[in-house]
Amino acid sequence: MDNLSERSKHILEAIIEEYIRTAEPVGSRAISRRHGLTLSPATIRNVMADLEDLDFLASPHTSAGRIPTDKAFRFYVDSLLTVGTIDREQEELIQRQYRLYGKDVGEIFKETSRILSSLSHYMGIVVTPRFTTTMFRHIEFIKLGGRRILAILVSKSGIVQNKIIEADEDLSSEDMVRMSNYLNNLLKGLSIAELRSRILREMQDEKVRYDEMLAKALKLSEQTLDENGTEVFIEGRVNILEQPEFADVGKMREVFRAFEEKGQLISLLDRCMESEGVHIFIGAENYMHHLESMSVITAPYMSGKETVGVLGVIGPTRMGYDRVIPIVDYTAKVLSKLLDVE
Amino acid sequence: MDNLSERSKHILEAIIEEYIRTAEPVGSRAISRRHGLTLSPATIRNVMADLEDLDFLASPHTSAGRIPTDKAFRFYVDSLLTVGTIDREQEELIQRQYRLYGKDVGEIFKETSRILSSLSHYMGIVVTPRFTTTMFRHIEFIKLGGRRILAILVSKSGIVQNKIIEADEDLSSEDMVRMSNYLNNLLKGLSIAELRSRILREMQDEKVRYDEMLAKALKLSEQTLDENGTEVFIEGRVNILEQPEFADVGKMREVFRAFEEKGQLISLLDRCMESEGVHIFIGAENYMHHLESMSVITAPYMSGKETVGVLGVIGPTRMGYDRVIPIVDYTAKVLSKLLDVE
DNA sequence: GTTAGCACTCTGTACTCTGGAGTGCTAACT
DNA sequence: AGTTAGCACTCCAGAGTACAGAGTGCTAAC
Repeated sequence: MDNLSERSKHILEAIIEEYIRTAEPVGSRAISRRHGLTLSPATIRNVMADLEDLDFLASPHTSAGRIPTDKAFRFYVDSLLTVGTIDREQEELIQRQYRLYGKDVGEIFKETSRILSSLSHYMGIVVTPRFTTTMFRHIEFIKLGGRRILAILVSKSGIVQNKIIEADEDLSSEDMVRMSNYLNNLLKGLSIAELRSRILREMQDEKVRYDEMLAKALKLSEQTLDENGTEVFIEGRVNILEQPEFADVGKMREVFRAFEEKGQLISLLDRCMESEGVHIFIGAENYMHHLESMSVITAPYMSGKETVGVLGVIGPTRMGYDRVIPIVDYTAKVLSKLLDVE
Repeated sequence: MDNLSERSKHILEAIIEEYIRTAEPVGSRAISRRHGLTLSPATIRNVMADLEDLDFLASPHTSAGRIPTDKAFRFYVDSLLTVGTIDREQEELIQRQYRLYGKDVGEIFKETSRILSSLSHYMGIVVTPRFTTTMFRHIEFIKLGGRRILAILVSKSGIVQNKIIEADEDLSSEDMVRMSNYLNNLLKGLSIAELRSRILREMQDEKVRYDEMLAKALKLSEQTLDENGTEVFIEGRVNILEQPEFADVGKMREVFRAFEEKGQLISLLDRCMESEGVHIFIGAENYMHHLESMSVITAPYMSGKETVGVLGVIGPTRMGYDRVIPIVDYTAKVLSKLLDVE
């Protein structure tokens, strides 16, 4: 696969970079003129013909220039690209953006998504932690009207989830407070998943049968934990409208449709959680047929020592990988630090 | 203004309805044929010419049909339109959609926005309550690392807000619990705004100087309340892509841009909070120049007896007012009921 | 192995032409 | 006086044609 001559690689790189710049089929003359290579257009044409045979280039029609294929981008990212480090300037921008912020902790994810989009000029995407994997810090029950109870669950990193549950019987506010205390002492420092199995175990325990209060508390907390979806934040949709490849409304619609089905998106991003570092999906590699002409760059982020979620950037295949990769990488690190429990 | 003959009104109505259906300039023949009026195209042309003089109609060019102006839509909405009641079917759909939902209470607003968008086929919009006007139910401080404290504020209707604050000194978890209890007893049943002024008053009180704990608690809660933005949820952007008037990407972009500036949008919707019932802004009436070709239908919603926020639908001026108005109206009522503290 | 030259191909744009839809006006009709 | 039929006129959208520009592939020369 890698048996390209040095010169071919150079030319391929030049074509890809030109295409990234212009979003238009690249002709042999443009390459011969603009890039340092002192070769005539004719020579370059020969090389281009070879590259086309190898499926690195495609021509929309006989007399247009050539367009790099997904395969070419993949090769570019794997072998040709030298990823820079992030700008000092951008680094500060990110820091400032986060600092400015001091309100609802849940907002942190939306903010992250916004940061990614505004720095990359594409779309920013953040998948929030599955609550089950996060560490548990605090639980609280608050009586609303009738039998409705508001359960509030706080993770170690300060993320708050809440949920309305229905109790089987009428409980007083005081009961509620006592139950909260009970549970907090019992369950401190477990992950939500552990918490859950612990609760189920306790419920079967002999002692609990006689401790009515604890039994009720456990029952409520079981309800609270029973299902906790992840959320996906996507910001910067406007940026995509800017891209010439989506000048046509039909394609636009395709892309927007793709985001309606968050399930697919989540499962794509889930795959990145397993290993560290930046992942790149080019074109059809993302297995979402609505997103065939787009690339996704992702990185997992952690809370403490555990990977809890994924963030990234979605843009056209023709995106500025060298520029975006460090942004995604750095943002993931900053977010991880924010979620760390010192 | 209203000195149109009955016949003119009928014709204007017919033109508007035809235009809503087709999104295309309406010709005299179409009206003469399709609508019950037994008049020849020529007669209708005469009337149309009059209506054009009165600024109710405009023609894009000599030999196209006519398009209703904003003024015409305003007249239509005020004088011609008979608003139906909501479908039994849709009513159930809304109920079901809300019931299905039992997770994070904050999600209720996003869900509402989604309901509005999917029923109207335009965009749904919800402005969340300014927290200051809502009734307060519960406050809770939780110690994170170091001096960082997570403050959780629960409103009467079960909406949870949280915020990280920084304490001046190191406080133990036990202190935190005691402080929470203190405050909850002291402040039960006040609105956030009242709460705030109460706290400030207490802080100046002699007694408090000696009660160190209470002083600290008040200080923390003051920090917690100091600023609380509203959020805007917009769902169903894809629906707008379906509309023929936005087939052109340039216009599309305009609209999407408008939503980036949430400030403008909020101030528009704020104006609706003052009075009850459905408000309608047609075209330029919304004072957002990016949104000139769009109409906004809004209704305030309440929590208990107090108006706390606004929801609505944004669509092209040419939208199905008769269909959308009851949807907005009914949804506001259902949401109010959900937020009511029984 | 590289390059100049040339014939060939394809697209995008400009231009023209034509049929259709719609108007405005006038004159005839009720 | 209000309504209508008829007709000339206008404008647009779409089809067809011509043409310049960009690019290729091939061949022959360097």
